[in-house]
Amino acid sequence: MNDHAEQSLFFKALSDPNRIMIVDMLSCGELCACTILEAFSLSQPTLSHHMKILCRSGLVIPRRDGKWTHYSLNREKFSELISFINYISTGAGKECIHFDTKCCDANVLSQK
Amino acid sequence: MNDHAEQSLFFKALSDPNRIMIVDMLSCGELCACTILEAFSLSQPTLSHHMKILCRSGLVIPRRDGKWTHYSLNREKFSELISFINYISTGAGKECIHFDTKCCDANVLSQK
DNA sequence: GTATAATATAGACAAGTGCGAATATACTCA
DNA sequence: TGAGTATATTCGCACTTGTCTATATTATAC
Repeated sequence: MNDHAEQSLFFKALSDPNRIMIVDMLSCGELCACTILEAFSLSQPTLSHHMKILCRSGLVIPRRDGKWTHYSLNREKFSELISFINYISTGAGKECIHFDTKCCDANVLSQK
Repeated sequence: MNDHAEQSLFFKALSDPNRIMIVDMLSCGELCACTILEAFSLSQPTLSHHMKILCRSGLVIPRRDGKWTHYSLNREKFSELISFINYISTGAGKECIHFDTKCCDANVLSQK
């Protein structure tokens, strides 16, 4: 996969302030859905929806326990995410092909 | 600001595969819009739209130079982003208040 | 089994997003 | 000034997203 579709799921998952807060809560340890729900003024189905998106991205892992569902962070995925951000935001280890500069850069140079 | 609205802009900006690719390209250095455009099969207005979202988040900085616009990464913001992800995904330095566990955790414990 | 509790799914709706075509703006050069 | 070039904005469209209400599923307890 080269179009970063998988990684974009990480970012999509964290692109909502409520979901950021949920991750923040989970960083202290595993929590069950009802505990998370209490901290927000969201309906239960809406929270369930948010949890599904977080789980789909792989950043959060669900654990069924009787009639309860407990959620926890997938630390590995967060490491992956940070590595990925480092990769795309620094030239480190890249070929850094000189993109064709015919349109403008060449002109800029020729002006000097 | 406590609702992470600002940080969610970082994630929104990177939640599109095309924008991830653009950041990847910019990691090798400043590029002008026309050079980026050549690398994608997008219309010029659509690219302009993506660049606006990237700039709005603060991750990318535009620089006008005559009729050209050059874009570069804002390394500081990427550091901020990584720090933020570390913050929300680890308990480090947090109070880690024990959330009210009345609904389920208490039951789980009482079952043991 | 039936009632209750925790969570998930379905459906609807407003708001937001990605996209291109058309147009506008801003700059350069003759 | 006027033509040409680089980029931005506007607008319309299909699709996605965040939210709710209503309902279904799954597990527990009597």
